[in-house]
Amino acid sequence: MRYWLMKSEPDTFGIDDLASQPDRTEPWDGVRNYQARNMLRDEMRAGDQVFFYHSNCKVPGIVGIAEIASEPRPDPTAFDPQATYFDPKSDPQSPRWYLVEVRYIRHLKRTISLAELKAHADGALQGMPLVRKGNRLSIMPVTPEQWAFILDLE
DNA sequence: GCCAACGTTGGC
DNA sequence: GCCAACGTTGGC
Repeated sequence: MRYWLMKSEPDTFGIDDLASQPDRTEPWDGVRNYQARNMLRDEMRAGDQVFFYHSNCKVPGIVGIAEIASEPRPDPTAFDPQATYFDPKSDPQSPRWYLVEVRYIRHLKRTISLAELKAHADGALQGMPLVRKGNRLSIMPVTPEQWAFILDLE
């Protein structure tokens, strides 16, 4: 079982939105970055644990915990000309983009802000892409040690 | 709203 | 294959 961090903009789809879905589960479509795609497609498996991160908002940070609720499968929005994330170059015979389903588990008792996490950038969270300058990965791996450390901050 | 950092595209 | 131009991300 692996650990991940996944970003979402609360104005678009925040953790409260996830918690209010049927079965508290949502297909994580729209990933259009190859690095994120590769991790999602090749390494994510049902049962993996996820830090749910709010980006592009007043207090960016980790706000909750979710889990991967399906195996990876082709992202159908890439084939839909009406969809925001339509990609004419994604061929259904050889899909370019994938998704997994994500299920809400719980909110953290408090938001663990990016600022707080960055305070450990040279310590326990050294090497974590999130705390590195200019990071834009929307999906990133979290080591078991980092996972435990961050949960201890809660 | 600004802008640094980064990924992608396309001309050559 | 290089790299300038462009678009996007996302913190501040």
